[in-house]
Amino acid sequence: MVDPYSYPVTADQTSALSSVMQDYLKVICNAGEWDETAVTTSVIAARVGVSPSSASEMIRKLAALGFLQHERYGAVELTAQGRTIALRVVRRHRLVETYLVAELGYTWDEVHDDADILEHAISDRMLARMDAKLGFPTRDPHGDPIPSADGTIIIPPANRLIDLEPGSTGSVARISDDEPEMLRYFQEKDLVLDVSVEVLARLPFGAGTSIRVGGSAGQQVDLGDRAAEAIWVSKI
Amino acid sequence: MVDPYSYPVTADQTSALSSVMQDYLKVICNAGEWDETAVTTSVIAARVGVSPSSASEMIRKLAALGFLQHERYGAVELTAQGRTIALRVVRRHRLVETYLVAELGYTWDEVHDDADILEHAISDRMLARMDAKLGFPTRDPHGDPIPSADGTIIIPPANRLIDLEPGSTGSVARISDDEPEMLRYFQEKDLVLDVSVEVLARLPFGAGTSIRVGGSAGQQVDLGDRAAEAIWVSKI
DNA sequence: GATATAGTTTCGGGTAGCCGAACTTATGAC
DNA sequence: GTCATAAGTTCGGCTACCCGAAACTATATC
Repeated sequence: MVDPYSYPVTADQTSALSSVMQDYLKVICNAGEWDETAVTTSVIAARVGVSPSSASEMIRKLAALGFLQHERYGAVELTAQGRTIALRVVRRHRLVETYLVAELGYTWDEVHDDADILEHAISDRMLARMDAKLGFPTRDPHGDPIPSADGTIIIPPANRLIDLEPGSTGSVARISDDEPEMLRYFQEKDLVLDVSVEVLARLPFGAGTSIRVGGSAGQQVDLGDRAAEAIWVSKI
Repeated sequence: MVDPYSYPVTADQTSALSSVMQDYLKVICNAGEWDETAVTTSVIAARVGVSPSSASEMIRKLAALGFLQHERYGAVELTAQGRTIALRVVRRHRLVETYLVAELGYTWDEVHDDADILEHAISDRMLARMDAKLGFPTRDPHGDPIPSADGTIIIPPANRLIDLEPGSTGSVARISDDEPEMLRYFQEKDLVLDVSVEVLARLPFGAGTSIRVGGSAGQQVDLGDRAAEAIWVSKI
């Protein structure tokens, strides 16, 4: 039986990938960006918002096209080619988010869904104009680095707050944008990008982590584990 | 044989129309906006960019859903319901065009294609923010009126330049955005929105129309018929 | 080493939208 | 009135993407 997707990939096809395919690549890229857990079919399915069977099918396509490496029943990894495409989409997404906040008064918890759609709808011209208007930003409102137009990306060294020992200090480098509600909570507690934090204690019985937000006169905040997983603190 | 599209239309469905369907409605609305030529299947097909058979199929669907009136082999007209949807899309399109010109430095010949895609990709929130940032404009860069949020639209009274008698004067109220190249030509000749024009003469042997652009000291421009069809002059 | 189970893949089937070919209809020329 | 032709419609078939059910595999547990 001949696999219908076994034809070779040309440069033309890379730019003609459907937006659905681009979405899969973006998700795979994001899933592996800040930690090293294996990217599996079910993880991808959940993040893209489709059934596992749909994800499996698309993974096979993308692997046959040379964008993914994937042995059956195993984890998925981007090839160099796949990463190139993925970073293009990520760039679009993060520039759009930044633009919406800076130019259209969005709050950081509002941008994600709109950006997910816009990233596929804006032209290269529009992207370039937005980039210039923003002064060529290097990170988005959540601290995620914006890949440059040539596809390089620098991920600032940072640790999840939940992994830090009491006594550690640093500044907030990134806050996961997965849950808008959590972002609103953080905002309330002044937990925003670049604010300095100190881990005071790990609370007993899995009650979370106690931190101080802001300088030495800052307020104390107790974070549940889910929250402490969503915040990255820069290594000093 | 039961027509699969004969089910009734609910308010929910009106907001859940596919973007392709919305595009058809927009095209039908635009085709009938400034003149009264009958809107036929082939006209729609050409403007949407699909084959006549595809257009015919979609027209049948939209008619069955109650958005169009259409007797077989005849012209197409929007129902009130169809017009409501169409004007929503037109509003999006024209606001986007206006935004791209005002905020992202687009020229008026660049905006059309980008707006065609963006009109389906922006959220209501984004539309509202753009509208506010622009100060609630009432017409787009080509002079086309922007329908209000509640769906009212006022088409300023105007005549095609080609229909005016020599000696007539007025100001440019609208310039068709169908052909970007023509727009660039007009720009060169200072033929922009609101500039005053006077029809000097109809040139012999179908050579077009001679006009003066700008006040009494303005420059003389000879326009071919296609160009003189693309310009609307306000009735004074 | 056997086995239960969670995760993955395959399979059959569904929808939206598109096309070209073939067919049908309206209309204008005579 | 007849008839050629242009325009519109129907039909079968295509692709991309999706799903649930069923089959399969890796692995953790015993």
